[in-house]
Amino acid sequence: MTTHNGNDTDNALALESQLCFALYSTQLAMNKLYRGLLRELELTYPQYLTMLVLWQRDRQTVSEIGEHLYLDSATLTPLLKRLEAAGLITRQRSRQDERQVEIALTEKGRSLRERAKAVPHAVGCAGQCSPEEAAELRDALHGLRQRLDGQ
Amino acid sequence: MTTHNGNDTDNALALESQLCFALYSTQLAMNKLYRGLLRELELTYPQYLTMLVLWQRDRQTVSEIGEHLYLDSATLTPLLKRLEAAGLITRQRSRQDERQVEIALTEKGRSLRERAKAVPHAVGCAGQCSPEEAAELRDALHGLRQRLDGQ
DNA sequence: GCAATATAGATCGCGCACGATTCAATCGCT
DNA sequence: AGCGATTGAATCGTGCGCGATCTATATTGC
Repeated sequence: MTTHNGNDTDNALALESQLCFALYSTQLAMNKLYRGLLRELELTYPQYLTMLVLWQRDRQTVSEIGEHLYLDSATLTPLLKRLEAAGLITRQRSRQDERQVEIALTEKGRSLRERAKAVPHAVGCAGQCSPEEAAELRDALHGLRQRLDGQ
Repeated sequence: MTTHNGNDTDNALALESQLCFALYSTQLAMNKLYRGLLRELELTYPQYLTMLVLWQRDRQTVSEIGEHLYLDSATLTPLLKRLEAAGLITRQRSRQDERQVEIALTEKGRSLRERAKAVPHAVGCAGQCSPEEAAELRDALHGLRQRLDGQ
């Protein structure tokens, strides 16, 4: 195996034994898969997630989107500017509260949803997960994330 | 729930239903946790993973490290230069094959291991996972990653 | 023995993430 | 009404990831 002395502390520092590395490397692999699938939509993976949020509910402020994605404005502002430059969304200051910026889909942004519908199925095939297996893993991860967020 | 029409394709595009988003957001949360734990070691999370690889076996080439971490030279070269600047490793061209660069720990790099031993336990506490639960999730993720890499 | 090819690593450019800071708008309190 | 505190977004700096390209060295084929 990875060590010869059987010391627990040593094993704990072994790369392959760590949950965090499994998470890290699987996320990289998933990201790579999405890169290929999203190329024809001309979206990056975080941009795709942002579009998912807006397809579920149009017209949200930057911080509302951030609450869904667990991202803050330092990440979202430049990303949203790129989506705006691509003609998928509009950004405009709210009249009620000038501190807020409202993000809304354009017609082009709404119509992209049709083309995006093929993506989840393609991912499911690539991961070769049954829906049940995927749901179980998803729920375990959401649980872990909540415990980590609580720290 | 997330939609009102019960259409499967619509549900498939719902953010929270997606395994990929669970993976993405949990990895971000894990990264954030490590940021705090690794601050006193003055390591980023990918730098810590690289040190784990070298603590397991000293003297590896850039591409050998990359095979363990699933990263290529575009990512590793600058990261290794930063570890070199921090005095934790040395980088030198192999004499047998001048194309290769051998990475070796310095004394400082080796001694950092002692201080790093506390990290896995702290992560386990934060995640509130039993070892069994963590191992199960880890193995499920490794399995998924292998299927994704096969694509 | 030498040109064609393959390999290892470095470099470049772009797009996240995010801590820290800044700035304007709004809120809360007296 | 006035003013300090809070909030929402933008900005800045650093460090990944990685596709694409480049360079130097090594290997192969003839």
